[in-house]
Amino acid sequence: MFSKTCEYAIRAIIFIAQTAVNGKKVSIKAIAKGIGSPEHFIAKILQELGKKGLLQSAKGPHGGFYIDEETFSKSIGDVVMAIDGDKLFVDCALGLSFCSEANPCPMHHRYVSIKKDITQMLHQTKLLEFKNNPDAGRLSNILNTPNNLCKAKI
Amino acid sequence: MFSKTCEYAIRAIIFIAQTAVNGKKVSIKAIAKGIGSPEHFIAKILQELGKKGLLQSAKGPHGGFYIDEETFSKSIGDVVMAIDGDKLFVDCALGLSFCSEANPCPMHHRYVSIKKDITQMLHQTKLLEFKNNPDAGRLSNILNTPNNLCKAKI
DNA sequence: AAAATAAAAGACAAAAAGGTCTTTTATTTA
DNA sequence: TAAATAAAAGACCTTTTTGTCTTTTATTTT
Repeated sequence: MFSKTCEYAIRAIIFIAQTAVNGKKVSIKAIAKGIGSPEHFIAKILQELGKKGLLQSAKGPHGGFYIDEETFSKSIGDVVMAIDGDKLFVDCALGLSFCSEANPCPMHHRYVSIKKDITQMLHQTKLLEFKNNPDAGRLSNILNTPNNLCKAKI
Repeated sequence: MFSKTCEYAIRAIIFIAQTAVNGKKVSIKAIAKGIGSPEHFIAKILQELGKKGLLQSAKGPHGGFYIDEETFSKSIGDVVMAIDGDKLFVDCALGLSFCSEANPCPMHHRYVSIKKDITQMLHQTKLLEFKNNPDAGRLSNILNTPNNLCKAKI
């Protein structure tokens, strides 16, 4: 469905939305640990997301990544677009460039409705939902304790 | 959604279902042309599909690939399983190995219903449908003329 | 101003996916 | 039985994806 890079990107942005609250910022190290990703790899991905305006960052002590008020209106679909592009939303299931409603491939009609559902789901899911629901779902094998300190492994 | 290899596999098996009728067989060359794939690459894929029992083949003059009566009951989902494995049907959207109904990731509940729809669609689509409906949809830029000879490029 | 902190940038490496080419094996037809 | 045909097998190459490491830049705190 998504590339590995995109999976990490989505995990990271959800983690930041849930964690970097009340003016706090969250470091690459904390993100990598919090979502179970390679540290240097997620760093590069976060850089890209920053360039595309899907999150903000600050250097120096107490710096890190966060999401500003405006950016919370972005969706998971926007993250997917930024990393994997629009192929999930527009491409033919069989990879045929000419396939369209007017000139459909044998799978076209079956696939369009699924593609529509995926598109809707991803674009309806806004980052704000995760901020307002910080305990909805796990992102790694590291337990989130109530006071936001990551402590134990399962 | 699918790997390129899997896209070619699905295109090929649909092409064979539509083309290798009345005891006819269809050659690698004809398949590659008919679905717009690299000849040697699709050869390797067809070999794999043969081993997994998703099509039959015969060597020598007038040999080629075909689908026997029993195999027509297989589905596109079976082809996907044979090439890409079950990850599309069972994996977490965010690639989290521990994610489950009991221990869901933040996207889990949104994603399960889509995953169910994809699974259903792919497993409901049987190869027989394409045999009985040989003109439903295009597979390449090569026109299928009524008498089954591929002639012109668009 | 110096030291410490943390992201930005970019070079590099490993693994996987995608694709090509040649040789071998099996079958059929002349 | 020899020649022709076509798939099977496998070696090899290229590109993309994934991941690592080091250096640089910006910011803050002491």
